[in-house]
Amino acid sequence: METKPPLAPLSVQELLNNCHKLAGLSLADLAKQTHSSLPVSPSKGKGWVGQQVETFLGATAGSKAEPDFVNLGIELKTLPLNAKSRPQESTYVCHIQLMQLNKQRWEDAWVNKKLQHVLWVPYQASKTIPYPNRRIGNAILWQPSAQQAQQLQQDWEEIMEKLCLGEQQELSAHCGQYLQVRPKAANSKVLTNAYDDKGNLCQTLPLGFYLRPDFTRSIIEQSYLRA
DNA sequence: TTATGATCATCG
DNA sequence: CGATGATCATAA
Repeated sequence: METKPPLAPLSVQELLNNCHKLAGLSLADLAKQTHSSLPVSPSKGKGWVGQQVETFLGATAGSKAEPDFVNLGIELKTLPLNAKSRPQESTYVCHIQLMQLNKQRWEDAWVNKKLQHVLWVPYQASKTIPYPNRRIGNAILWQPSAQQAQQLQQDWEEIMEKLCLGEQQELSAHCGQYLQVRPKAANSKVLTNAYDDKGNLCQTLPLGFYLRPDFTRSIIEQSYLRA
């Protein structure tokens, strides 16, 4: 973690300047800028936009369990918007460590830390727009309001209670108003270690935290009011 | 294998 | 037509 990419922004201002260069680019433009090529098909390129934006902005590539801009403490998320400029999908936050979820407090929960400071990069994801023509929007540097933080913590407490009781089988995506739990795996047959309701070691489907579209929608609407 | 980046595909 | 559960790609 000692080595930083040469393009990594040294300040928030530099990061925002780079975001400004990004705004308005089509996905075809983005591919050219990052010297990559567009996915052969949208279904084969699910994480492509996020990856290319990371590259463009000089984020740390790869799957490290730390912020994308580690020196700035900022997490990067691209946000697909539909024709109504509303989030089209939920937003993945992080993997859930089922083996060590006891004794965790909200203050030092991984999901909380990730959401402390997020750079949202919205872009057009409506299927009515040809994939190469979809454009990147203006980035939003966001920190949760007291109310948002409280709502997230509430959901988290509810979810963690069930997880700690070994009730991950009963835990569906219906739980939580803004923060939810969903499968996070290559497919439904993938298994990872966990504890069952009796505290015995068992195997279960890996899970991750996601933000519901309603929550991210409030973030971009909040930014409209500021602008 | 586990983490990251997410969207797809189906169903109510 | 939105949400849930399933799935695709890549890095280390």
